[in-house]
Amino acid sequence: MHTQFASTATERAVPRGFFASLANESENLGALALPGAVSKKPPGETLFREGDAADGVYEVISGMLRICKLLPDGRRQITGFVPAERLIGISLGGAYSYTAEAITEVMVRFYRRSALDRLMLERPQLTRHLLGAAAQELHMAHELMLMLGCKDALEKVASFLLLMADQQGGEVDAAEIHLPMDRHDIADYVGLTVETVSRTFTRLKRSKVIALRTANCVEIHDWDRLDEMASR
Amino acid sequence: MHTQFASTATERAVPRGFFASLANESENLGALALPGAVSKKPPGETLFREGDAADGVYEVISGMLRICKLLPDGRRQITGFVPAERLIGISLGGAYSYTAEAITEVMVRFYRRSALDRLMLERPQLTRHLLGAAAQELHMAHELMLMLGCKDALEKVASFLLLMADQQGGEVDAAEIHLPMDRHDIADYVGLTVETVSRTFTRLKRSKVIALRTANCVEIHDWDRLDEMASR
DNA sequence: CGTAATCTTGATCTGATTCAAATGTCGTGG
DNA sequence: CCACGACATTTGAATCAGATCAAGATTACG
Repeated sequence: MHTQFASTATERAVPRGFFASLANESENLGALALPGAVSKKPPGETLFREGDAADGVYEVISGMLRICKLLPDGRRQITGFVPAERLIGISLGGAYSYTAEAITEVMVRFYRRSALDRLMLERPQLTRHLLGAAAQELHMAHELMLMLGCKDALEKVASFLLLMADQQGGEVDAAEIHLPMDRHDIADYVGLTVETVSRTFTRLKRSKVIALRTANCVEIHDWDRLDEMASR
Repeated sequence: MHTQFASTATERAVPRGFFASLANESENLGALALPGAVSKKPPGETLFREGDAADGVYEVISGMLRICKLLPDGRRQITGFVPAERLIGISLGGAYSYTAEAITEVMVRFYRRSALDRLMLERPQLTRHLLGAAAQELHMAHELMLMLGCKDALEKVASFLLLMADQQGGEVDAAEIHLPMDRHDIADYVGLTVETVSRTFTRLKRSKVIALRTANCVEIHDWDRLDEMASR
């Protein structure tokens, strides 16, 4: 009943060379070269909430997560979108400091805290790897802070699009970006309202810098101008 | 000529049990229980700039640093204020991703990257320690992103004051907070203009929640109300 | 198809910025 | 010791970017 077998999951996102030997609901070696339980989360599901006991680290295999912080009255800041191959939940300290939710259907591999703690002593390289992941997360956080604190609506949306572009367009500047998240998520990421995000998309369309195939599929026509607009 | 001997430095901030045996310009064991070169930086001096080769990690012994990100046109986001006992410059990746500058006169201990890399293999605990520092930094970054993206001017300034309070008031709620940074720094931290920050201080004064001894010394009179105002 | 979301557009309002000036603070030299 | 000047902070008035409120338009889905 609960365990469903993947067939749609593999099409969603582009996991790079990870799927070679995936036996879905069993144990497997991931980026950490460690055994970890693989599971599938439907869109909207919460992996963990801010404040929950931080009992492990997740690696995203496919799909995309959003990382959120909430104020008591419900206002939300999305502090990151997590694509395949990234780790989240590194916390050192008893509790997660943010919430993680699936945007698309997501495959994740879970590494138990207890196992990691034990293994970190034996394999220094593992700790190094985690430190690297944390440093990367920190770098992205700094970029986002710069955006939230300094940039105006146009700059924010342009920056967001460029981020999404190089997050998925490891290939060519294929010029066609898929946005798995809805406008509300985008708004809460860049610190604007849905309406302003929408208006800004329209502005970019009118100036021929982008085109919208659908609401979730952006064609970038003028990379240079988009780059200027982002003020990086 | 260049090497000055401390006498004013020790009064500045409150290093907790760190100064027991400090022979200023020589090598010493710090929080990492490692040898590292100690040096003194005058207010305003840059430790390193975003983009510089990241050749090591600094530990603040006394005083306070600011961490900045800049846009090409000069707009600035301060992503953190670094008090004594904290590490900065963990970067894994060849370059620092932010700039670090002294706000007050600062004593720092420097750990060379090469030395750390070597030692991390021998002493797993060291890597763990660095991971812990990174995790803490990340936690603070998340709080700041929430503030920048969601909060209004009053909430931002209230949050800022509470942060400063528990950053230094390890003791009692002594109610007297010293702000080593100027209004411009505060503004660039909370994502407002100097004028708005000043107006907000005035607002807090008028409502008797705080009082200003001087521009850099805040007395907190009503912790509960300040806490509500911060919307945490 | 029709109904409910999501997304877009429009009109108005408001909190924060901008520009400008006054006040306050501190160090320096007369 | 006090006057002066440089700089930081505060205050005021006008403006504006983005939020809010309110409909439409589009899309997804049963």
